[in-house]
Amino acid sequence: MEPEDRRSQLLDSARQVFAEKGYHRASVADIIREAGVARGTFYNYFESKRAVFQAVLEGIMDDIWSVVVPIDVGQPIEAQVRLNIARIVEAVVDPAASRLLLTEAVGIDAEGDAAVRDFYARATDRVQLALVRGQRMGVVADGDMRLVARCLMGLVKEPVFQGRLAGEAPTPKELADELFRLLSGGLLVGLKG
Amino acid sequence: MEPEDRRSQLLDSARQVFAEKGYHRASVADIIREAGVARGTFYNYFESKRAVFQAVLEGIMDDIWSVVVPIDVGQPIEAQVRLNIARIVEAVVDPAASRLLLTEAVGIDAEGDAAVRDFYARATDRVQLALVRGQRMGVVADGDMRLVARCLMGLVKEPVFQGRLAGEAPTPKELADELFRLLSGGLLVGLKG
Amino acid sequence: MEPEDRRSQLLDSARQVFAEKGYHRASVADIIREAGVARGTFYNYFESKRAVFQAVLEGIMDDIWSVVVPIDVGQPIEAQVRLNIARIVEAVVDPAASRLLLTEAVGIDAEGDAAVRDFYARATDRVQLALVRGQRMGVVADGDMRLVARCLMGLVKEPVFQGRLAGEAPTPKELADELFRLLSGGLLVGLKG
Amino acid sequence: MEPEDRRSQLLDSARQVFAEKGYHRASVADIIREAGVARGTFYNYFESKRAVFQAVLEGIMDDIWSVVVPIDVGQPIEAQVRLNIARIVEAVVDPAASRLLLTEAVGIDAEGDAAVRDFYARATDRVQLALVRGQRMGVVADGDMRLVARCLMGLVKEPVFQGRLAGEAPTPKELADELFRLLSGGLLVGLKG
DNA sequence: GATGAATGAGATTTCATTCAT
DNA sequence: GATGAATGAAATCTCATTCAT
Repeated sequence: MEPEDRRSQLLDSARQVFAEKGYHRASVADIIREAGVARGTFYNYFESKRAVFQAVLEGIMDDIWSVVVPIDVGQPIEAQVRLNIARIVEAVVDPAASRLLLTEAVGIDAEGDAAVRDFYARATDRVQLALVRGQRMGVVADGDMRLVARCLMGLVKEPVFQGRLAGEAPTPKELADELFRLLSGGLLVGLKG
Repeated sequence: MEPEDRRSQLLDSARQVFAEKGYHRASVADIIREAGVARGTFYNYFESKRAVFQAVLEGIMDDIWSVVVPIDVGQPIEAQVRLNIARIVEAVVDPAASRLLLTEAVGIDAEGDAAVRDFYARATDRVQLALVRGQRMGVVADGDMRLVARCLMGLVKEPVFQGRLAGEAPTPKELADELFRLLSGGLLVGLKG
Repeated sequence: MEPEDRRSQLLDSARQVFAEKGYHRASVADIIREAGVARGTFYNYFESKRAVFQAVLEGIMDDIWSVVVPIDVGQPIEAQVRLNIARIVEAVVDPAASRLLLTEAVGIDAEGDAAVRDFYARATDRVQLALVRGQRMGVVADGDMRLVARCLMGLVKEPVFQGRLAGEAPTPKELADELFRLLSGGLLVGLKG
Repeated sequence: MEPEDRRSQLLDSARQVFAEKGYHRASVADIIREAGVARGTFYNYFESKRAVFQAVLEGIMDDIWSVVVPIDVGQPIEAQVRLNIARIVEAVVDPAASRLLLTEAVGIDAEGDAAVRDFYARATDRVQLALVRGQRMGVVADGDMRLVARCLMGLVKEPVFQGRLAGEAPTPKELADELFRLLSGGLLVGLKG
């Protein structure tokens, strides 16, 4: 098997295992069992359990961002915003892997925390950038956009997280509608104009 | 030392250690070193590491709720809402301990997860109740109040959590103001009346 | 309470606890809970867990021997032998305490083993003495009486022990009758034919 | 080293250590020191200390039964019975391991007790079966064969056990001869006279 | 004499990582 | 590149015993 394929295969297995059990309860044994390879093979492709987790984390981030479509000012804005919200929610809710990871990542070790820090720093940057762009379009209200960016992430994360815990995850549509309602009243202005 | 005092002392030490390191990186050795007692003493007061964590969790929940003051309809409402937001933020932001725990608790074991589930179920109930009460007062807009309750918790948790990660925690006032602004535009209506 | 009474009380509690759980699964905590005294009090009366176990062991031995009635040559012998067998069986079968102890005592520690060794040495001496006396009366056959003494003890111990394990303890009468039959007639017949 | 070999080696080491110290005084540390492997290696082959003990127990049972030769009715019976007694005694007396274990096994934990119960249940069944067969051959006297089976086991176990304790273990031949004498003629004589 | 909080050595078990084949 | 047996540091938990009050 090509090295790249092997790596992908391990990454997929790891993603699935981490999604099922979370970082701490997942073991390297779980991952290699899932992938059907020997222990040593795992360490040929990843330096450590933490390293593969970090790689999984990056994959998730890519997946989430890949669904976002830049706003086109030539088109009706509300529909585009609704669409992006719905797609982000869908990506985050995706049972495949992207779930507990968002809350599981802290407390691994110094470098692990750094990875998480990095993950959130980049995410915040991107959201903040989108908000500022929105302000220039006159679609986003005033405020500390860095703080607002973090609030927005919580707004999405928490209902998904708690829904999972309680076994009553919201459907992407429900959540997206609710979020839009919340946001359009207070954060988003002038959409009609 | 009186048993009750010793228990409190151990609880405090545990809270501090968990706050610093999170559940998994904290060891019982850390806790007893912090408390200055022998290993066995710890197990005279708590059945296990998980048990003390659960006790810490409950203490935090009590702390958070104890700061909330019920809305008095005879008084100006906006000020009271602002005050409650500020106090909750302050409690959650409290450097003493109440912080990472909110994101650290998942993935310990089945019973640990149950404790977290319970924690959030009760919290959601209380927030939802407050929202419904607010609707009756004409202060809270329409929507799925269970979902909204969870959104609200995320709105508070996430900026605090990411602020901690990034080493730039928002001041309670900053965050409370921002939250109020977000909420008063979209969620809270008719405050002027 | 008089020191002697306290000691007796602790001894009784210990005997009961050891009987229920065996030496290793019984804890000092169990004994003092049963006796309703404080930990320190226990150590005022016994040097250690092993010491109290040793004392219990001696009590059991006394109980067992106290039921044996010396053979009176002026009376019919068979009846007396039957009676002694029955009484010993009864004492050993006694649910009060004398049970598992016989098999539980080994492997505690060097001194504990010495106590058990002593226990059995004395028991063997007494049985052997009785056998030799029996030979003088012409009632006991030839053989290595030390070895025979041990065989006899096994003959009584094992059915009781295994009966307990299997939850189908023989009644004293059943066992005594069977033993008498075995001893008086032998098990193997007609081999010469 | 091949897994099977390693497992055997660990089993041997465990058997020796348990034989020397008994279950409770033996530690996993003792076993791995004896085997010359690392702690983790032990747990690659056995789930727990109790699991390895159970495996040792089963090995002993196999060893003991493997020496018994079925009686051939075409041959002189006495010699065959003598031989079987001698071989069983030899197996039980075997300094390698098969010794204390028989009395050490009770009181470990619920599952351990179950294992011992099972061990004795099977042993009793086999002895009982042999006795009944002997009755059909006209070689074994009347009686409750289940009870007798247990008595027989005690007859062998106890002299070996006490001999070990006292440091004067009987030779297999001595014991076998004495047992044969007891079984073939009985101990008590001339009572009727 | 009685109390019971405190002790700490020692036991079992886990699992990420290594490295000879 | 793949394998998987071996490693051992580190963690949790137990419980007989002590000793100040």
